[in-house]
Amino acid sequence: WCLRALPGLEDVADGNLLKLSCCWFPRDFFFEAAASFLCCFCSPPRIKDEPDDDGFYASPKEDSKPLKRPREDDDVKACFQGEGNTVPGSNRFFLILQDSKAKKAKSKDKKVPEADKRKKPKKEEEQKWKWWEEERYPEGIKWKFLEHKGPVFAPPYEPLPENVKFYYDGKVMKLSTKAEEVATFFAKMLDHEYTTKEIFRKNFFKDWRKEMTPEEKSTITNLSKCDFTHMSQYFKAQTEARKQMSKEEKQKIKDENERLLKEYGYCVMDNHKERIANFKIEPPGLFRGRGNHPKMGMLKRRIMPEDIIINCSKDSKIPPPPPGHKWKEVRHDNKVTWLVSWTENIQGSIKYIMLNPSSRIKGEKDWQKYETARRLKKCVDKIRNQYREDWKSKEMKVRQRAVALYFIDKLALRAGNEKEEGETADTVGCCSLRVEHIKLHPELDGQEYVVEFDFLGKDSIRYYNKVPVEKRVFKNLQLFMENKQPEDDLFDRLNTSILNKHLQDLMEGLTAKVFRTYNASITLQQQLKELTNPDDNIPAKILSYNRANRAVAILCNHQRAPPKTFEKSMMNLQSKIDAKKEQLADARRELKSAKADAKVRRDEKSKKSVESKKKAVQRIEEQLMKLEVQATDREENKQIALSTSKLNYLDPRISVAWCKKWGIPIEKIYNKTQREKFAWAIDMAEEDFEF
DNA sequence: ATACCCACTTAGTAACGAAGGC
DNA sequence: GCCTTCGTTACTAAGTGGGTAT
Repeated sequence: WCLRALPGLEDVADGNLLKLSCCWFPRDFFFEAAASFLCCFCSPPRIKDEPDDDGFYASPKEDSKPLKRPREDDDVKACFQGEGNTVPGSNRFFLILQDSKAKKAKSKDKKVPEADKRKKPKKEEEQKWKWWEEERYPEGIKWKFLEHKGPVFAPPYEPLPENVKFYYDGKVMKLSTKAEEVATFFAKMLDHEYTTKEIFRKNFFKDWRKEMTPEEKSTITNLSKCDFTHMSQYFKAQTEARKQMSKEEKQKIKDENERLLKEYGYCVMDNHKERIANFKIEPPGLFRGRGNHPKMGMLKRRIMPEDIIINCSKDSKIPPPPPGHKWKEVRHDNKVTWLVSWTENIQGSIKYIMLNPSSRIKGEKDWQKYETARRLKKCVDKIRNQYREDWKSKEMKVRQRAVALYFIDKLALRAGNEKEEGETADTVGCCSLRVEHIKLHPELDGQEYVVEFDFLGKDSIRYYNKVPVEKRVFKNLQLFMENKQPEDDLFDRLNTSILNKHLQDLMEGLTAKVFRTYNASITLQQQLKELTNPDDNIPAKILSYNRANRAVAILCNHQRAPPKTFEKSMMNLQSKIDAKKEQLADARRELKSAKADAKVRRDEKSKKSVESKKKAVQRIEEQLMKLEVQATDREENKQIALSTSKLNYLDPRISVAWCKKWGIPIEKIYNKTQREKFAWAIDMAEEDFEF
């Protein structure tokens, strides 16, 4: 697959090809460059596991080459300067070749000591591919080569054992396989509150009946007469049994999952092995949706190979459909990033299999997103002045646009696309706000011109906020609400498309959501500056970081349900703190007596004892502080989710720079997954990075 | 102008599993 | 060694926004 991925190599004569595992490589190419690009693969098992009998792998000459290809070479670097720098016609491969040739010339005679190259962790570190140091593709082209194994389908339905019964109207009833499968979906949810909801039950029953045989259909006419409890108990027992499994059995399952991941969890995109985010097809089940969803309880049907569109390179090994099946379509569209797609039956929307956030294709986009936000920083003052002017416009449309933009900017509201009624839960964003969602208070709690927002946003998360606004905004809102019903649109002359078209005129690439990114990132940067106390120790600094992060999460209204065990775990922590306090008091007492003792005795031994007691006190003090910090952090975090903003809104370079500046290990801020996603930022941001 | 389709990002929660306490 | 706790990962719903057809 590597060779096929390399444009411009078709003319290589057979005699110059080398076979590696199942692939052919041009001999020169391999020796000169293969090592340097293959080492970019996360795990090159074929190379390691199946050394070819050509003996190249063991060749001391090749072995002594540095695995990492140098990045500093000018010829390479020159091609990678700046954002959006694309060099049509050139390609990554040739850069790799050039690069490694240049390196070879320089280091031809240098032998790397045997011990060095076997250092495992270092090697793995070096294997990471730095895509951010390479040129970008021209706009629109997402890849040149793509090969993958296709999706993993949900396991087929396994009928219940004979002794697990379903009862209708008090009588045992044997269900057909299809009807039984859908019944099990319901049975598994029995403990959830929503199985009691009218809409859920109605939708479920309607869809379930579609799966029944005519006989079942005529018998089962009332959901309330259905008794799933036995089935439910059976599943609970199964869960319990799974928990009780022996180590070996659990290991077996783990191994199988790993095998699946290894085989289907990766693809090859342009010379690099990349992790796939979701290679498993969503299994059938009952749709829940969030909030008050009109379609809750509907049957999410099983996806078959015949539903699946495969996207890959023409010249790649096309994944075969499961035996006896066909794909819906195989296409070769390199203007999109997805590998597999299908249409889902609840909303009729398309679902995709795409790459992991650590992949080049996602990372580049992410990076670009923050660069756009940074461009906004440069012109945000101008834009703000502009919309303030527009509040006075004689055109209604312009005024509405300006007020909406003010909300988006000031409150970090989402754009608010219209949605089809009856298809989704009733939620709104800025442009789709209705009169009923705001209240105007000329005066409230000693403040003038307060707007009270109360509406359900994305995921039916409530947005509640009382905001003092400028008089002009207030007067405009009064105007917009005149002669309207509560259910009428607040901004009746505005939608996201109009707004975004306007934004596009103000700055290239500007859309409503850029404001969220910009305001989130700038808030983090400013809060970090404000909150970080240079004299604090590391845990205290991290608390400051979390507080800065929290300010952003609050701005973006990222909420979470308080963890079920919150109160309990808080109490546990408090008792730990109390215990630590006592311990500290004890240690202090001991120190005091040791001091007194030393004063009397004046010998080395007692002096030493004082020292060690002092240290002990210090240690305990530190531990106590750590616990207290933890408690504060947790309390303040009760209903706020930090992860969303961290993952999607905060330019990672701000955090990386902050870590570097204060000597905080990056691991304290980003876990492993996050470090993988933000590898580009961790690598490139210096202490002095300014958003 | 509007509806609709498509691709891609953003979102919260459930399930899982490692670490730490008893 | 078992149990609890808590962070991580998997999952998939629900947004945004661009493009195109009507």
